[in-house]
Amino acid sequence: MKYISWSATAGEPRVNPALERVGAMIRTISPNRASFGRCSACTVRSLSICGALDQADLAEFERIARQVHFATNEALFSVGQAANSVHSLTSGVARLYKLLPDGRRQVIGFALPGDFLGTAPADRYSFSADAIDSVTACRLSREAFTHFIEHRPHFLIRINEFATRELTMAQEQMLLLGRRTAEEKVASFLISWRERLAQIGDEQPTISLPMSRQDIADYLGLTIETVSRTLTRFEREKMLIIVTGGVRLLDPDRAAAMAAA
Amino acid sequence: MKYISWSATAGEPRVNPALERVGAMIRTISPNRASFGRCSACTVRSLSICGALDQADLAEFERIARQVHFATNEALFSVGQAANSVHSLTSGVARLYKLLPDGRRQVIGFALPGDFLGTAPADRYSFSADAIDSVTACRLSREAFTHFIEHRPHFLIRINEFATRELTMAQEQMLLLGRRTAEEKVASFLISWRERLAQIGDEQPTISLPMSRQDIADYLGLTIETVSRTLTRFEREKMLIIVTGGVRLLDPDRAAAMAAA
DNA sequence: CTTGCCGATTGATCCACATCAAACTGGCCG
DNA sequence: CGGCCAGTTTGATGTGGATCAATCGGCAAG
Repeated sequence: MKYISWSATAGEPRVNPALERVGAMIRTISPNRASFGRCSACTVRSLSICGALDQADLAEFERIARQVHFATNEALFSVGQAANSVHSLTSGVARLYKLLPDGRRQVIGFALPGDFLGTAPADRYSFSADAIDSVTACRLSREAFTHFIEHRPHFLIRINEFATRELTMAQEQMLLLGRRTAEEKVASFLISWRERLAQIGDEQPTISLPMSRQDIADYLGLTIETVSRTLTRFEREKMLIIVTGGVRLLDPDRAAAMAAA
Repeated sequence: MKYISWSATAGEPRVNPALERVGAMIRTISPNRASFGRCSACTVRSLSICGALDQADLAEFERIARQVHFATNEALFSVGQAANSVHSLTSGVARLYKLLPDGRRQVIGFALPGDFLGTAPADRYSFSADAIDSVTACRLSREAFTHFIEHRPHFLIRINEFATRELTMAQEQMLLLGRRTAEEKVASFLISWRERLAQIGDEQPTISLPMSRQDIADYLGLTIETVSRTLTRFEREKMLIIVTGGVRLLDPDRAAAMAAA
């Protein structure tokens, strides 16, 4: 059983992971906007790693950070590249994923505004990240970042909290991937996605789902057909309504019960 | 499809996760051994978080650490307990796992000497850990630990490296759980387990497997029967020989190829 | 040496989800 | 406004690994 999902998708480059994707870097739009007060005005600062910085630190952070933009499906970075940068998302949604040599894909997470992408151990990225919709991020060279944190214990503790939160989410996802049924997987995904959206202040009656069905399937270890069928069944059973770009939960309690069990 | 594996196993207490397992604490053997030079003589110090400590720091660490022992199947801590302690393993192997309400179990990792168990976000443990064989660990109160790290950036960086390594391993495991076949799962497990044993200096022709088939199954998102059948098939195909307490790899290249693909 | 016990193995059958294969839908461009 | 196209839904069928059910084997106690 091999659920190859990504290799067949049109437009996705089958790059050699060891190869630098310089093209993506060059295409990156980097406006020379006035940097004064950029971080002070940052809408996600309190959510992000920067929430631990005071005014002085923030000014220094601002000096070493650069704002970068990514269009839909553009890569922030790819597995195997030299891990020269760290990123802090400020808008949009990114998918983080790993591939097997034959093209099978596992989405290991979705990054939202405030999320930090820099917890990599080695000198090479161990996963790829690309923009699901239009994405903006603060990019720092790893070198500058490492130097920045070295004598700021409070910031280091903050980074550590973020890593810990990531790890806990990964452990929860292992439980989901290894032991939950398709129905439970989809329900869990909806509930936890809604929860994450709420945490960044996006609390709406309809849960917005900017990622494709294929992305969801690859996140849950399912096929696109199973995700689609499960959502359709949920709709038939009046648990939710499928709308363009998301779902509206009619019976959140039932969904939560499915997600828990 | 519900692969309940643990609830039926004899002897495993179906404790309320929210309930403190005071009994386990009391049963813990805590000899009043002379503490002089304990850390200096620690055989896994360079592998552990303590590898970042100089003599002075080590003396202070020793003051706040306490050595604890656990018998086979004894709990180091359980999900839902107040997360009052952190642990650094010094000998033995522990299984880390999460349960669903109906008893389905996911082993999220195996901890080896040198591994640090303290990367928890909240005030409660988000997973359980218990001894597979006889386990020894250094236990610190979370309070003392937090205070200890606060003004030691080098140590904090070390902790962060450990968390990052854990996270990377978790991401690799998500790929395995979501997208690999049973055969690939078992081969990957053998290869990566061998690698980890080698890293702690246990390099032997036979890979020692102190955990049960059930533990392996719950780690790989399979049933015990599938693990057993797959290993038997590997043996029939002369890739390995099953011996008591482990396996001997006859064709490591073939196993590695299976693990990679 | 015999018995009991517990984990591991082996065999037969089943089923949840994958795979294969159309149709459908909604946004976009000419 | 119509026709394309990428993503999604729906239907029919296949199968990898789960489930159910013995049996085996190593070891510890008697």
